[in-house]
This record gives sequence, C-alpha cells and structure tokens, in this order.
Amino acid sequence: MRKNKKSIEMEKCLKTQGFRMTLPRRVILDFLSKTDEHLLAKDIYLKINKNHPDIGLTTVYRTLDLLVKLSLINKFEFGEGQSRYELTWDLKEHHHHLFCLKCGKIIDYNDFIDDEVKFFTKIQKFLSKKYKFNIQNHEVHFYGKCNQCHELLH
Amino acid sequence: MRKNKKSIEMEKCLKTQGFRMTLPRRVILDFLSKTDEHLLAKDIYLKINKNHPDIGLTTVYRTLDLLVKLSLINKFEFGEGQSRYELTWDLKEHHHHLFCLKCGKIIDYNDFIDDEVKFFTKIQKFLSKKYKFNIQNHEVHFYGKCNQCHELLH
DNA sequence: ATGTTAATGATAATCATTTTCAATAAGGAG
DNA sequence: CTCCTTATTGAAAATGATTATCATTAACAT
Ligand SMILES: [Mn+2]
Ligand SMILES: [Mn+2]
Ligand SMILES: [Zn+2]
Ligand SMILES: [Zn+2]
Repeated sequence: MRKNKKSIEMEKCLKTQGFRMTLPRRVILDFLSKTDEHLLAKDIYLKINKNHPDIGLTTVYRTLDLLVKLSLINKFEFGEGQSRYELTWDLKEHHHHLFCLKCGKIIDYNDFIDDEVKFFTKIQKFLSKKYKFNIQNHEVHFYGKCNQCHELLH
Repeated sequence: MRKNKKSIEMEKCLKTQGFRMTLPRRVILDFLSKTDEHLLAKDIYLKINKNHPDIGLTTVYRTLDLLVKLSLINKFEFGEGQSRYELTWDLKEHHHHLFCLKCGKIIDYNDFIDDEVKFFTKIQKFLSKKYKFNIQNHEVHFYGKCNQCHELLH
C-alpha cells in the first residue's frame, strides 16, 4: 500500500485527534485519497475487498462516520436511498452538484464560483439574521438528465 | 371530511390523469392540503390513523409516490435517513430550506426570491450548456442550528 | 346493475445502516 | 522489547424505512 500526500495529511489529522491508526483506516484513507468519485459505502467496501478481504462493511461504515465527523469527507444524498461520500479536498474548492435522475451520474462544478460565493455569503448573512439561524454549510443540487440519458429518449 | 379549495384542485388533477378517486386518496389529499409542514410518511399515517384506522401505511407510501409523480407534492431528504413530503403550493412560490441539525426544525424561505431567481436562471443556463445537462429542478439546503438549539449550548 | 381492473391492506421481503459482543491489536508505560 | 489498557474490529443479529406480493375490495365505464 503506497500512501500519497493527501492520505498522509489525513492520517495526521486522525492521530492528532487521538484516534488510533489501524490498517483498515489506512486502507480506506488511501483508497479515498485516490478517487474523485462520489461513492457508496458498498462501493468502497467492494473495491477494498479485493486486496483486503478481511476488512468488513461495518468497519467501512464506522470509518466513514468518523471521517465525516472530522470533516475529512462529505456525505451526500441525492434521493437514491443511500449515502454517497467524497473527499473534502483542499485542492478542489467548495463545489456543487448536477445529478442525473436517469443514470445517477454526478457532475461537480465550481464555475461561477466568484459570483456564487458572493451570492451565498450575502444570502447566508441575511438568513442568519432574519431567522436567527446559525448556518454551518449549504448544499446545492441540480437534478435532471445528463447528455447521454437525454439523447436516449430519441 | 370537509374539502378545501386546494384539495379539490388536486382531486381534479388526479381524475383528469385517469386515476380513481378513492377514500384513502381523498383523506390523504385533504390532510396534506391543510398543513404546511414537511412530514414523514409515518407522520401522515399516524395523523390520519385516528379518524381512519383502516388506511394502511402502505397506501400512504403509494399515494405519496403518486402525488410526487404528478408534481402535486415535493419529496425531500435532509440526511435523516427518511423522506419528507410537502405540498407544492401554487400559493407558496418555489422556496428553499434551512434545516436544524440538532432538532430537525425546517424553515422555508423565499426572501431574496428576485435575486435568487435571476441568479439560478443564469447559472442553470450556463451549466446546461457547459455540461450538456438537461436541468429539471434544483434544491438548496442550508444546514446549521436553529435559534433555540444554538442557545442551548449555553 | 354488472364487469373489468385499479387500488387497497395485511404480510412478508428488501436493503441500507446500526447495534452487540467477544476477540484483537494500537500505542503508552515501564 | 514486553505488558496492559482499552479503542477498534468483524461476524452476526437487529433495526427501520421502504417496497413487493397477492388475495380481496371497490371505482366507474358501460
Ligand atoms: Mn462532489
Ligand atoms: Mn418547504
Ligand atoms: Zn444520465
Ligand atoms: Zn433546532
């Protein structure tokens, strides 16, 4: 198992917060640090299972929960009835999602990011005050059909 | 069971699409038309169950699915592991949500609606073209702590 | 009033996620 | 390096929301 810069950073984060660095955690961190997909717990379990058949699905869930708590990964739902996880890059900035209702394809975007940041900063400030609401984060999802799926309907 | 204007409209929509107008559907439509909360299937089932103990949870789910398909109600998820439903008002315009991560309180807002509509129209147009994506709708969720829950942390 | 068939409700099945608990191993103390 | 404490793991069972089955019922067109 080779570790890259990102997974080493994440390991450090775990250790400094007092968590033990175990083999399953190392494997999961390493795997996550090398993909930019939005994966299901089961996806991660199956991929890892080839080289590490001893790591159980339960542990994958537990590790994902932990990483979410440490803000190292994000957890999303797109109405599929199961959660998807994605690395919280410091490389890849904050971004939003396009979700294809037909095939489940997910597109990240952060175009308009200047406009958008300005807009959301403004609106968050306004909403916080008006509704006395302490806003921690936001999600923007666009739903529709991707190129391929749209063409398929002749 | 007294019906109001909104539930009569919805009944008409069902009938014109060729669906039968049954007692359970009438009861569920009537109930939904009189609340502005974001309810779980179980919530609806339990409320209705007092006056109509013969209407089953299965039927509630089936009716909600149907109403979503007809765009009479919206289905949302806020990361709770279950879906919430809300009437699609023509009275209440398109709006977005604040969700309290502590107590689950949901706040609707449609302030900034002019700015926001303009902004989302623009961004949707851009994204559609750039990613060749046929956008049907969008959701914006702000997550954080409501007034009460924020104060509770001393 | 009658027949066709969509809709219902009780029950069982699914499926993602969580809990339990005995066995293991990380990492600090000596 | 060895020992000890206890966080972590994995197998299995439990949970909880949603869906599928299927025999029975009732909407509504004729
Ligand atoms: Mn993403
Ligand atoms: Mn709402
Ligand atoms: Zn697609
Ligand atoms: Zn709250």
